[in-house]
Amino acid sequence: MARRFRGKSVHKVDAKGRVSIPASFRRVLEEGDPDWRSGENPQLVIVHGSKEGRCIEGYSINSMDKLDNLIEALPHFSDEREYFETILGADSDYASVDENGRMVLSAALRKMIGVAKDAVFVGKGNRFQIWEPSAYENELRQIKEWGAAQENPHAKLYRTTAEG
Amino acid sequence: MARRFRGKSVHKVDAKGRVSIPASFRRVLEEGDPDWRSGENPQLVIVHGSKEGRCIEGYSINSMDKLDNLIEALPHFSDEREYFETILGADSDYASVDENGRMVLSAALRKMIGVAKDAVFVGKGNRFQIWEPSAYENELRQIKEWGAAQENPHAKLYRTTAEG
DNA sequence: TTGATTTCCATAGTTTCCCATGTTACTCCA
DNA sequence: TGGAGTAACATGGGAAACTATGGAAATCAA
Repeated sequence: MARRFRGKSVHKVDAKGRVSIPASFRRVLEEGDPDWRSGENPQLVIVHGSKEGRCIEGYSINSMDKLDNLIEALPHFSDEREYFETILGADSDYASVDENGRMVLSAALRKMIGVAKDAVFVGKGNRFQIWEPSAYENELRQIKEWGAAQENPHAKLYRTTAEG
Repeated sequence: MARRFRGKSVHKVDAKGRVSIPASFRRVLEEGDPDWRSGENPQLVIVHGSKEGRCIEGYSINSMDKLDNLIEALPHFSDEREYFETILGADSDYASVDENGRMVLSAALRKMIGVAKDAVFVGKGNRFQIWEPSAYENELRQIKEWGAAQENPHAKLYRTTAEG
């Protein structure tokens, strides 16, 4: 059973851009890296093109592999495929967890998402996101407003549950 | 047929936030954790976004996995998916049952639901809830008032049963 | 060389693990 | 059937392990 990214926490970003990855996220990254061995440090993939560049997303190796396969199933040269290849291919990089459970956010990335002293890590199931705290508050408000505007946001999920 | 969370009981919360999980709930969690082996301790998922943050909900791994799979079947990057990923991803966490049948409620969680010395565990079928005792009394009263206001609160249940 | 990046060391604060104890529930048999 | 014996439960406390974070030393790149 694949463990997922869950929960939310705030971490300090130091002058070099180092920031602790939540311990529970590290467990997911370890489990999702086929090359990882106990005692070593897992790799991950970071994506900076989604959400209009307002946050950074982190995927485990396996989780990103699944997405890559989905993309490769799309028609060659389709707009849709081109889009995803850009977001998840061009606008991404490998990163690794260091000895102390941290990763480094380059100056460029920090500038892009507006991070200075603190960063919020948010679990999203198959991936996690890194936000500047107040930007995330904003994002959260919008997401909840979307939910409130729906006639019954849970209906679709429940309906499917009852059927399944 | 999967065993369900049933019943209600009050337990002490100590200074570290540790609280005993009702024994019967543990049986459900064990049965619902695919990685659980006899003699070991099951994992569970706790959700703290529902009921406007007035209580915490606990799900077995399998039970939450069903919900997660529904979410992952939604289109990537859709508003709908983003919404559910927030409710059930960002506002949740893994927890585990310890050697003595307890789980830990972090200081933040305790503060959110107002728990100090005692917590009530309430079975809700596919999940359970944790409340501050007097807050639960309040909730219970409101639920019963709703029932009393209905013309015939049981009608729908009977109708569905007859149909199914 | 010099600024940037990576590795190593240090530490305070949590969190987890292990042991202890009183209590309740259950079993079994004389 | 009425305990005695045993297992399971609820709860507490201390020790060990882990987390998050900062700084210094070493390495790298151009």
